[in-house]
Amino acid sequence: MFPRGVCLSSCPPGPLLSGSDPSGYGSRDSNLLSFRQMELGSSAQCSGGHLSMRLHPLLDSYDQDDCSLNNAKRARVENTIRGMICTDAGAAADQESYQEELQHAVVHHRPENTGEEQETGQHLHLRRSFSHILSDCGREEKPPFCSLSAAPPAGDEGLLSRRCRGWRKVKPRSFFQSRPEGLQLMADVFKSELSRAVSRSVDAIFRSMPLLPASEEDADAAPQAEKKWSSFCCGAADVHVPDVQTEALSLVVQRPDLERSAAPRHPKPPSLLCHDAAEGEEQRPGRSSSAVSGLQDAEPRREAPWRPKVNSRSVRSPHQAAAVEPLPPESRCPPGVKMESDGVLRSHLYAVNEGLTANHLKKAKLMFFYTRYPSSLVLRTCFHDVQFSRCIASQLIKWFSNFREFYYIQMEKWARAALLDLRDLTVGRESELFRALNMHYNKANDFQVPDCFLEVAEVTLREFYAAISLGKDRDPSWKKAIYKVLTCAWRNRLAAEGSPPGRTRGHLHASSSHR
DNA sequence: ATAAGTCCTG
DNA sequence: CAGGACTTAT
Repeated sequence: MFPRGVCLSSCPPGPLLSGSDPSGYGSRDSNLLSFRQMELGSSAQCSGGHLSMRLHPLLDSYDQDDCSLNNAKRARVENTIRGMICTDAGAAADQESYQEELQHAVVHHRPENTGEEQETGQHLHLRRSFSHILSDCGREEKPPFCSLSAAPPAGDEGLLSRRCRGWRKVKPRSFFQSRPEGLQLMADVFKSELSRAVSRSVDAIFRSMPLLPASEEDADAAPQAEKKWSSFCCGAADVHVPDVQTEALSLVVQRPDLERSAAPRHPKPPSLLCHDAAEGEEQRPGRSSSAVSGLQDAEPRREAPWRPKVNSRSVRSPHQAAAVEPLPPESRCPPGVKMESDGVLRSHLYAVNEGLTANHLKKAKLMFFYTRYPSSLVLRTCFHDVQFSRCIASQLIKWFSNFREFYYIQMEKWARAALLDLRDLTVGRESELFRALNMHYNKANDFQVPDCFLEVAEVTLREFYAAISLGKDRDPSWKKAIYKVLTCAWRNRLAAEGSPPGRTRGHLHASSSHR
């Protein structure tokens, strides 16, 4: 989900593909999602995985020959669905779970011990019904989940496009109108899989988290543990991700419990792990912070508030409890959840953050390296450890708007500089432009800026340069054309592959916006 | 009406 | 980074 460094080394060769597509509503511009897709596409089997690939990587395994692969842990899933209280760890881990799942599926593709966990009737039913519906559709009429995630980064463009091309033309609405039962089923499957992913990830956190060395004799184990942790964060073990980035990625997702347990022993090495832990993890009086106590005791923490400016509007009163659902179907801005007992809420439902924090900001900035126009869906998905509301959504959108603003200002600035020195037209890691961008989005150098971002930056820069050198900047709205170029590139490429035009508000707006 | 975008300002 | 004005699209 979150870039997670997934393809940092295999970033789209086509710079334009890196996400400039404000198509909105989480469709093609969902680079973050598509990164997942890409991973999946590169590891899942082509046949039989169509739908699941789009739905959720985890669903891929449903189509695997060896069903028993996923039979395991179903019991936990059931429990999860019934009563799991989402914790920060769980929420964050949900993201990692995609990778972990995939890794399990690909690397450890063997029947798990299913003795303790029988596949429930419900799951069987779901799966069978689901498969039935799918096969009912025929190959040419699979539900277009492609639209949910059909933004294959260029690196994997061929693979995904081949998969999507055939059924991209079907509109979800029409599909489900003709098969209303499928919609409910879909929802069930989604819910089930999401819960399962969370469950699995929480398991992973408590079972397979690397234990950092407590003493010197354990020191040798440190690199291994770090690697394991990286692996956990990034999913596939063979993903080429710089460790630094991995750590950064692990930072931006909340891992309170791990931090809590690891910090005292190993204050620095996973340099980023404990970064904000201190400020956010004040021990509450009278409470134990046992990380091992498990999910039930996983004290749903409230992250240290970001500067007042950031969360002043998003911090709610204690009356506004966190929603239990990680992704509430609908959320309103100020009116919080009215509950009878605050005490009950406090003790059970602080599952998500009440407002955006410094870590979220950092995460957003990292996201910006991959997508300039994240849709609401992407934002909601990536920040589901926050109680999502209109306010939060607006704030996130505003953040990205600000990011873009700075980005384009820099582009214009350096494009003008390139008029004097053409060497400024390239964006490398040594270039001034890069330094400026990096300073803004990655001040602490927590991340290794992906190459694809550099490529996009260079394309943008050249667009600005071309426009300026042609004197187009005399037109007050001269930037619109550039925005259009950058935001349409990906769409055009998809369209060229036969994808029907999706929602275009964002891009049209970007291109037709005044000023 | 609402969402989402840019631009401007502080 | 946030707030506001404004526009556009749904």
